[in-house]
Amino acid sequence: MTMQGRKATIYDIAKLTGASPSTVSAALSGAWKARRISEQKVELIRRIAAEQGYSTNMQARGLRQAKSGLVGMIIPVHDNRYFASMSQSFEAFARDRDLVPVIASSMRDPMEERRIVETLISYAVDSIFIAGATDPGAITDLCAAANMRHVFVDLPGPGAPSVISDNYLGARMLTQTLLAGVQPRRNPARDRIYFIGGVATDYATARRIEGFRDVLTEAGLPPSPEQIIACGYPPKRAMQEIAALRDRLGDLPAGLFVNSLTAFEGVLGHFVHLPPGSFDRSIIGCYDYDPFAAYLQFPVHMVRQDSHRLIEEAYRLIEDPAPGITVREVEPALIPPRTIYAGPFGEHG
Amino acid sequence: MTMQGRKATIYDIAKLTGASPSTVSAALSGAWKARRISEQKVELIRRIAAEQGYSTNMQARGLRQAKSGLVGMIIPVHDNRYFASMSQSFEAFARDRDLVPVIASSMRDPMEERRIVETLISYAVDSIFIAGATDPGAITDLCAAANMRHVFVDLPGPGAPSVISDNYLGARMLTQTLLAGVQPRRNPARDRIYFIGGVATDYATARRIEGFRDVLTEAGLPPSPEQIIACGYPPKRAMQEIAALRDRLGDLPAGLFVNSLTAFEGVLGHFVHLPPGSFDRSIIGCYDYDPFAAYLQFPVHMVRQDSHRLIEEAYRLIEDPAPGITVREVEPALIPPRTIYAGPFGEHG
DNA sequence: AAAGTTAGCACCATCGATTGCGCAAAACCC
DNA sequence: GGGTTTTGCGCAATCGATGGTGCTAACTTT
Repeated sequence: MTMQGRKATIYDIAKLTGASPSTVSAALSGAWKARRISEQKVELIRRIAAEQGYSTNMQARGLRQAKSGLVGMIIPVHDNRYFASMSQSFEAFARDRDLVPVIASSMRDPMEERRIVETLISYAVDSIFIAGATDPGAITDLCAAANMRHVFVDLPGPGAPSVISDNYLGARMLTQTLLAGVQPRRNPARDRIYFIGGVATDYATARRIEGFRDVLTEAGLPPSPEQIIACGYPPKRAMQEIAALRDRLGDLPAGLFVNSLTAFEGVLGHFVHLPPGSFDRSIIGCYDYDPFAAYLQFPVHMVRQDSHRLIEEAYRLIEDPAPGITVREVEPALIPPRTIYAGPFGEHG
Repeated sequence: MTMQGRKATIYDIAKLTGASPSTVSAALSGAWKARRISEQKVELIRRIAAEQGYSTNMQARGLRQAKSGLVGMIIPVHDNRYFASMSQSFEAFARDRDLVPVIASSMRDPMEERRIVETLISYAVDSIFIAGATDPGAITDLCAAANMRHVFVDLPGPGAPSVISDNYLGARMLTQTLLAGVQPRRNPARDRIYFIGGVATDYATARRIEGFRDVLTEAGLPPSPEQIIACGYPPKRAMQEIAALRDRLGDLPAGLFVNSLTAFEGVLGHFVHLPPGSFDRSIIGCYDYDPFAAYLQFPVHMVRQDSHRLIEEAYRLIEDPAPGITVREVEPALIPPRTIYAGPFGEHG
């Protein structure tokens, strides 16, 4: 690696090898067979290029080929087990395809989401994966105008293929488990199972509420509106709401369906102040899985969404788009309390 | 947005407005004042460009300007609270600077790490942040050859500025806390505090072991080699090792210094099989923080590394490089058991 | 009114890699 | 040996945005 100021280009290599730039390009890009470059020359060029520490300028290649070798993904936040493991899978599949992943977080802000889509389009990414879209319509419009392939994950969009978790099924499973475990206490209000967290207008939350409601209704215990507290994702709100609920009931409810890990953090923030044993007569479930949450003071039933499969299916849909607009559902799994699950990467879940 | 097949370019806008491409470029890139383009024309161009859904082709701009507007970061894994929150901060700071973050995970594989650095160089990223480098020397070599600014985070590198957590201090604090909390049981072996997890040759682990060792030595209890079990990061190994340890001792040790969240997952995986109450006479600490881990069956003392400050300092070092090679240390904080910490983004920790 | 300024913009080369086309030399064919 | 095919490679245009240079018309100055 002779190091001058600037990076070597195919023109430098051309001079050094006595070949033309186009020959160098072909030799190094792999197109040399089609261009009938002799293997000898290719060897020479490769050797010199390696010596010079040459590497393709992807901006130039991208400009010429009108694509970049990048794949974009938007997630609400990095700092969340569910989305983080989605990132991990997204990257693994990208690597398999020799693509470079660009992952940005929208903080669940529709404006930010649109800005990111525009940015990704500017960079001519191959395709865009949008997880937890807050404004799928706007995204599809932007992408359509730029002729950009995209797929929605976790929350469906009307104008593009989507891969989502079977939230209805997951909610049913979790609710059934809770229902089977409640300990009746003769107090009708306290005997109820409460649903907390999420945004009622979000597709995922709506489906989960449906599942929750249906199971309870089928059991002859149709939930009152008061039982469904969709107070958003931030822990803080959930903490306040659970405190308020406990105030109202005079105790914890018999069952609690927590709709996200972040809401669960908030619930825990409240539980911290309760004496031990406070939870013995309540059964807790959480939609989404965290290995540590699985081993708290009290048993927690969790639903693990298969983010790996979600991403896998999303790549499938992007790569050979079915006619029409597909929505594919992936089944989540119920994880019993005190279970450590090892994910697809061995190290994490 | 009139949608044809292809995206609009400055040439299209030029035709539509009767201006020249260079005028369009100047108008849209903000350089129009310096180029004395009339405000009128700029308005017109802006309007038409918006109508056409124009957006700058960043590959072309990048090629011309020899930079891309991207910043790269390498982390070991996404799916880890510590690194995920680093990603979140990295992205936030990038956004402040109008840069697009590209975050890739190396899976702690030196080869992969180098491949990623080469890729990022190919894309002409502005600078590269490397967290948890496994082969910092090779990275610095690659970057030097390409004249690429880079900074090491979390683990220092010899050839570039580094920002690291004060692992020695953190380990001292945690060890002291554990030491203060051990309940002597008259069995010398069981009364010891054990260190588990991490790789002894890793810089961070080495420093923590130093801190651990020093505190114990100062207390007149110098640790035997057997007390330090640096069995790597994957949960599985930690699970086996803790099981073996318990076999050897006939019980859990009086204190346990767990060196990472992933190792802690493994430890938990073993604890799952123990009867409740097994932990009452042990005191547990973990280097790294997780809100759920903070609220387990038993109290856990945790060390929270300030990933936000780490990244902030790293940007500082990249942006005005001090003469010579700087290593900056950021203090971690001790988080008492049962504490929910709200991070810089409100939603997570 | 001639000379000098300035405003407002267009022209064109350039960044590095790719690719359609063409051309000379070598190899092959009858 | 003349014609045909194949081999091996170079030439030059191209992708879209940028920026140095220059040119014209309007305006100012003396």
